[in-house]
Amino acid sequence: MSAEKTAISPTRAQDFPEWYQQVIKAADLAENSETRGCMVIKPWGYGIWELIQQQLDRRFKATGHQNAYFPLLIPLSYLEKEAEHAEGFATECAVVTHHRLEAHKDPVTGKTKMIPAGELAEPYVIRPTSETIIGAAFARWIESYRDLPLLINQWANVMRWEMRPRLFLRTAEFLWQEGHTAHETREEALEETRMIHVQYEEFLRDHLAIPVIAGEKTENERFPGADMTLTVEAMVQDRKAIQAGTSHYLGQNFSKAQNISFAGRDGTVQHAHTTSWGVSTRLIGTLIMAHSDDDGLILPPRVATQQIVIIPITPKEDSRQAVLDACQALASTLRNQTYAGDPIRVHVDARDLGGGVKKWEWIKKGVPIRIEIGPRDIETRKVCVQRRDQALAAKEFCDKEDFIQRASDLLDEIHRSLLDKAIAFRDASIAACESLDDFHAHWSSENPGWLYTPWAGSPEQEEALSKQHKITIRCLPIPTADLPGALPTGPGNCILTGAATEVRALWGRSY
RNA sequence: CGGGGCGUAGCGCAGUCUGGUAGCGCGCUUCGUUCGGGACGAAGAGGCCGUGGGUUCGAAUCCCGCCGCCCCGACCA
Repeated sequence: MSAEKTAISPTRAQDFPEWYQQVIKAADLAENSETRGCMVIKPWGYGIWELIQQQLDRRFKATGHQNAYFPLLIPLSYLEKEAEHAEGFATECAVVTHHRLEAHKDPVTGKTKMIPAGELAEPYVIRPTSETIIGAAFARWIESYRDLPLLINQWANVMRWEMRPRLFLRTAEFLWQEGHTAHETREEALEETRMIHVQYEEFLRDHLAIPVIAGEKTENERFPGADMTLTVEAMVQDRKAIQAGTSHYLGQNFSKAQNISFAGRDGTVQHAHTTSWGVSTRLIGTLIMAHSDDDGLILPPRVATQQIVIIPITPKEDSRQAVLDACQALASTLRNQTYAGDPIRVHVDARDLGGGVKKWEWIKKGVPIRIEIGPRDIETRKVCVQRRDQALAAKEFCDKEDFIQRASDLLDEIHRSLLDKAIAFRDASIAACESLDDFHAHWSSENPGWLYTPWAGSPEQEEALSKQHKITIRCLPIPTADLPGALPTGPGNCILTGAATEVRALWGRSY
């Protein structure tokens, strides 16, 4: 066995972007489709999304939200109502201009061509996000303060005509949830925005094993039309940042533009305060880049399509059926156990293939626990346990009954080990600096990580520095942000202007 | 939208300069030997060489148009 051989080539160190593509391919998560910029999400990848959906959805319901569904196509005029919002999305909107096709037969070649016909008087935009069309519904639905708060979420696809698509991280069409809420007061809406922000932070940490820095976006980086944008920023293994989830306080910008108004407690007509918030299939890209290694995907247990895969080892024909039966029996027993509130997901790989082939396939697919059972194990009442988060050669033969008892704890242990590893990596990759010279010097290295600095510059000054080093302010961490302990806190002097400031900014390169 | 590269079997590629009508590796199918492990042997299936036109006795190969994809940049709530 050659120690250097990795299942994925190139390795992370050799070519990180290509490694990422290869991990997706090897794990059979998704592929590029015939449609430009769009992906086909394959069962192993879609299973992850379904789990993310289920688990987030429970959190949304538990915090009082209801699901609904709004149209894919938005009348163009809706997008013209809020100027800043419209401009923010203008360059990436797909537009539907016709509603019929007519078949034309080429007299020479005999081939049939379908020609768009029936031009629409008013074009539709394929939703890049649904603030406008949901806002229009809210305007109809809300009459009195008694109708508030209105707490709606939709699971949907959206389309943004991106210049450079990348599987999961940035595709033209992607799946997401978008929450839209309307409130009586600014304070309530801000509270909602912050509450969801915390939900996202917890979800990333407790379900995806990804530590995030929670913070606020600067004016430059805000959602078009928002008064405040909160973000959770994740670091992946090339030390770049990924904006993993955002929640926006939209003030009265949309309610005034779309007339979402209500009769207040004092009898006056008032405009609602609205919010919107979302996470997308980008979370899958984030978790791939955060956890996987040179042998492929590593799935955090809670969102693993299968959590335990049992591989029957059948060296002799006469014991073959006994081994298969034992595997199925163990699977049934394990499925009656729960982990994190859900039945454990167990798969028996009974395909007629070599054991090694199967083993490598599940390694590349990132299954948290692999179990092997052979004739010898049946006699000794043991199972061979292998963990995806540990070295490939690491095996533990445990008593079968013990394993059944411990399975849930073991999954939890794997979650924690992934989280701890990600925290250690992130914390080691965030530096602090107080001077402009140090700031400039920081960005010369290949994978510079993030930089935490006192900041009091203007939006123009922020943009200039960002352009110079191809970085952005990822966020201004909020007081409760889970920052590495070693970082300085409290007042400092802005690295650019020298002005005394309480504000500290987190800078980094991003996806 | 600028700059570069590429479209040949499911995947990865050679063949293109120097036209003579398609090959390699992996994968797939069957059989056999193996197998607590990504094994090996034999046989086999699979391609109008992106597309439309042109040159030629003859085009994957030369010429022109079109389409698509990838990388770098610009852009990216």
